[in-house]
Amino acid sequence: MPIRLSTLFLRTLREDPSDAEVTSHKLLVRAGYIRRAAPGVYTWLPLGLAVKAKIEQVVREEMAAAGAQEVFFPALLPREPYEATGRWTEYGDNLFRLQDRKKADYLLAPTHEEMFTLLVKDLYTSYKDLPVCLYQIQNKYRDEARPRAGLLRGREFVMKDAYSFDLTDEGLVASYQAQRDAYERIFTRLGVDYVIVKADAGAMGGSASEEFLSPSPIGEDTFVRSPGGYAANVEAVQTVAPAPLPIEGQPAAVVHPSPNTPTIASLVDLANATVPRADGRAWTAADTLKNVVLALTSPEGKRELVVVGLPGDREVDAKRAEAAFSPNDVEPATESDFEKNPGLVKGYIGPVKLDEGEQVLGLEGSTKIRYLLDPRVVDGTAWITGANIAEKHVFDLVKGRDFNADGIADIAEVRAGDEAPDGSGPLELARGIEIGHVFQLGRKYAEALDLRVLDENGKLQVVTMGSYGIGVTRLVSVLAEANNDEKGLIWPEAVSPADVYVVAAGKDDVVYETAERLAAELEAAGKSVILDDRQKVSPGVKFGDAELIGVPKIVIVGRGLETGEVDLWDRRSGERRPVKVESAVAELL
RNA sequence: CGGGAUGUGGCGCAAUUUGGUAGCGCACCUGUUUUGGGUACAGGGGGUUGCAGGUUCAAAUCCUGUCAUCCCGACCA
Repeated sequence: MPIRLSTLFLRTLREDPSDAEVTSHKLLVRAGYIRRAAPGVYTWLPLGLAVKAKIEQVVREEMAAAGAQEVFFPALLPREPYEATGRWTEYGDNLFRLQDRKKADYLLAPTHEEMFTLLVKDLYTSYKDLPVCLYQIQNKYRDEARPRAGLLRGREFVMKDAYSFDLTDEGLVASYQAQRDAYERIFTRLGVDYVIVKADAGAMGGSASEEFLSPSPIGEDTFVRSPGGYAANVEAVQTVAPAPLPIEGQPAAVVHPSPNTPTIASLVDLANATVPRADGRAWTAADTLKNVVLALTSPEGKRELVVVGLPGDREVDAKRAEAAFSPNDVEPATESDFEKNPGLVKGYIGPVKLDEGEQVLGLEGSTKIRYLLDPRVVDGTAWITGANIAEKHVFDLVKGRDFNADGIADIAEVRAGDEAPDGSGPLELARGIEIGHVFQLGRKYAEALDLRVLDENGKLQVVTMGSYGIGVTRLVSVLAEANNDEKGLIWPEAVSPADVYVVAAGKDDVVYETAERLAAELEAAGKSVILDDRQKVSPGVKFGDAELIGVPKIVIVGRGLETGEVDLWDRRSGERRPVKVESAVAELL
């Protein structure tokens, strides 16, 4: 049966909702696909549900093709499994927690690693049962601090999450590849533009991780890509270390007074005014070594200071720092941190006190504070940096000769024009929306929840896992965002709420009878149809709604009937062409 | 959590500066009209102005508090 607009539960709006900022959000509300129920929580109307179902269908087909089997967990879960993996507390305020009448703790699942792991543990005990890949399409709940852009970041959303279970690392790689291939097919079929970027794997304790990002200016993730095909999340970009320089022949380090140089810029100005370079070029911020003090807080609440030295023309990228020091929280050191560490001379922090031959920073230094360096600070490079004495800086301090560090911290900002790690050219920065994530989890959850199977030698082996997510409801907004014009939505055929939209434009009975017949024939031929059979509604309103709702193929049944014709209207191109009524169905198949 | 803004019929807004008892458009209902680009006319229903106090003869409007929502940032497997 066609969907009839005369009875469809739908009210289109002429004006944008005032709480919507991005196009997809405005259009999905105006065209009657979704309604806001609470911040970040949406009600699905019939048209929206149809689009969501189309996406889910594509996902199901490709999951089946990849050998994954569908299950369905509750969204309401007990506390215990999440306690076992530490996530009851680690998840923090983003977890929706509640209690039953007996005051027992429950949560609304933000993700289901624990439950899948326990389910496999519940039923399987032999290597012969592996590999196995399970998935579900389920509501997830995260109490986001700031939901935004309609469906783009909700507190309740639908996610397809799949988990693979293998005995061996090679098996995991194969399972991972199968899911990754399935994702490529899914996004291609849905008509979503995407790039696969290397992602930071640290946060969840796994190894390989890649994100599927749909490039979009409203995206919340920043990624980089090069002309040669390199693509990565900014957190995952590895800075290329230059080749070391010879230490012999470098001028000796000298301490110079540098009063009133609170910023790198003022330091550079002073250096150029008072200590001109021997080679005649001017000092720049890139010649300075900035020592940033960070405070790390471990999940157990232990606080540790660390100093990171990086070129003065670069800022610390907070996201890269969080990723690099995960699972610790990272924040700038506070006044009280400095008070507790008088060895750090604020504003003039440096790795050594040159005159006294004292190593200041580093686990071996007088402060015992871990000292890490940006990868660009290689042996033989000379720097202007703090003398660790108030109002003094040291010039020509050479790495490998005058100072060393405990390790590397690659947390400086990535800038457009930086070289790609694989040498494939200069990087450009772009924004994207994360629509999928594939992840080799490894044995973290299996170990925490004791998922082990007997191998062929009768020995217990910990299973290795992968997790694979697709944001189903987020895809609705991504598709809406990428497919619209000033008139409304324009769905790709694969996700359109119907295959054909038939408009009965006129008042004569024959118009409605013909439209009904056409709709019935299309349905008989396997096409889903939305039929605008509203009488007493003017053609202008019907055309406007047709454009707003965004089915890509529209048929207008109206005045053309005088010559036995209907108009085929392509929503995307705007082109209309008359065809004979009898050939209309064939044209639309 | 920091910064900014906003709360008035279902939706979008006005009236707030200068207190006088709430109005417009859309949507909805009835009738006539119109039917290939949001027809026209007439009639109609619907709001204790986010909430709680206070000032006043009188509060959407002034004061205090509070709650909520949106935007930017922080945060975000």
